[in-house]
Amino acid sequence: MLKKERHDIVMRQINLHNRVLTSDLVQLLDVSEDTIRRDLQELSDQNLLYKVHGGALSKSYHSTFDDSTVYAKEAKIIIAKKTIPLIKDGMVILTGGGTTIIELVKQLPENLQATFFTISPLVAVELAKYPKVEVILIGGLFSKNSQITYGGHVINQLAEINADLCLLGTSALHPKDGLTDTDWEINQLKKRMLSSSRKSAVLCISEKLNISLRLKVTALENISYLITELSPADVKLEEYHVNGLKLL
Amino acid sequence: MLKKERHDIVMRQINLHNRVLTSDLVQLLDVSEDTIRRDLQELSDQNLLYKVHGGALSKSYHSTFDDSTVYAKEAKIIIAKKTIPLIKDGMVILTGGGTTIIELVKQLPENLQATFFTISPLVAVELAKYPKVEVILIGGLFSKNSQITYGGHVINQLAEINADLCLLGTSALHPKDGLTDTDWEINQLKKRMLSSSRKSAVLCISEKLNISLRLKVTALENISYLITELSPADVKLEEYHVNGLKLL
DNA sequence: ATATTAGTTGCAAAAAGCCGCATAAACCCG
DNA sequence: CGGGTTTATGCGGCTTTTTGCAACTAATAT
Repeated sequence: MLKKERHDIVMRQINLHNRVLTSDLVQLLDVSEDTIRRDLQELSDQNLLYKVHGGALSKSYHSTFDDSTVYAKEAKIIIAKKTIPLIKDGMVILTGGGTTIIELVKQLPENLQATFFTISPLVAVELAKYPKVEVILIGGLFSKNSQITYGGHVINQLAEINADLCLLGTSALHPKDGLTDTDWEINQLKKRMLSSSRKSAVLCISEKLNISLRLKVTALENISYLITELSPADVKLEEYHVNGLKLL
Repeated sequence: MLKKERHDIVMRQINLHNRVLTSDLVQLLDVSEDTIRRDLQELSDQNLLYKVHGGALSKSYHSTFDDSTVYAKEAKIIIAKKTIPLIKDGMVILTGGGTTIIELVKQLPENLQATFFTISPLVAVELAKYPKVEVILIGGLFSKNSQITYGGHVINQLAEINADLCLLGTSALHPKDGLTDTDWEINQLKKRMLSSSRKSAVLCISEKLNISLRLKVTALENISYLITELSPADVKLEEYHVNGLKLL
């Protein structure tokens, strides 16, 4: 392995995850810690990354958005890791927005080969870091609150899509009322996304369970997978064991 | 074995694998290390590959991660400030992507009331911070390099838009050749953007002046405003005083 | 506060590279 | 054709780069 190649790989990791651990790189590149440290030192000298105890950070991750403030990040990472196995090479995937989905994207395998449709610009930017992933951003009116595109134009385009899997973050989930929301437009959007997709996965941190909002998107039965940070056997999930819904 | 033959073989290996090791080439070509080194040196002098300790890398593969810390930021802020007066309440504006445009967006007046169409997710996210601005993100294939949407779908949507002003960042500008570019798709895109808009402003840091790339987007005459960080009276801009083009 | 983990510095061995020189083949030209 | 010139290649010695190890220090965690 040439030194420059290692440097490139390190930079790729950094751009992908905004951070690298020395120990991870030792495994990944199969060289001694000293070599990794020297690599990081050199890249740092070239102002390409920010070296810290234990690894290094991206110099410019403020460009997209600051993820140190992501709420319940640990839980979201657990959810992301559980979701990965659902995603396989060759699939066509439709995603919504939100920090949970972004965490998921950051955990995707490096060489995933898939097509992603998304209504979230930030998700698109994250996805673009994967060389073999095709990203299609669905355009339309841009919502200032939820940072996704919405409105008739988006719905129309969604109608033309036939995805294998739809990944949704959640505002609220309830055993009886299913997936619910507060905003009429977003509600329409989610309905359309679900029907444009063969299967669907709802990513939901546990504190959003057992909440029900004004507008119903769909019943639990119409969701394929529910992914939380809890074990499927957890008592909090007891009421969610319904037909057709697989808990992860 | 002729030298030229060796060079060809080396280049084929490079294009195939993106890398070659000196030691591999010694075996493959059955010559001394010194000869291989001289070969690589010569090919490197001709800018055909990137020489490193231990071998060489493909020039295209060798990713240029550099200046993620926005390059020539000062100049870009000056340009942004000069551009602001062109933007008035009620206008419909079409923008491209790039760091110059993002700087511009950051300098917009807080209470601007306008409609923006953009092909850049990052610009959309920035624009969303202005409460009275309506943002429409034009969707389509997402380009990993330039971080904008492109392709037929984008062109089609642009065709339906009638904007007052089109704001473009620049890859290269030349007094004779006008606005030029290297990528065919991006080229088409810019052409379409210009014709979907009544007026157009090109934002261009001075070091990109007098450079001409392979593909022509449009002549200087078809641009309404050229905005650089220089004074309009600067000698470097002498050749840009043409009919219909206003320097700022 | 102490154990653990990460980092630093200096050193040595191996690998790669560089420089000058010698040789031989190819070329040039009257 | 023949002498001078250029070009291509390999060799030997010397330098630089890269890497891992060991001893020691600094930072972090329990």
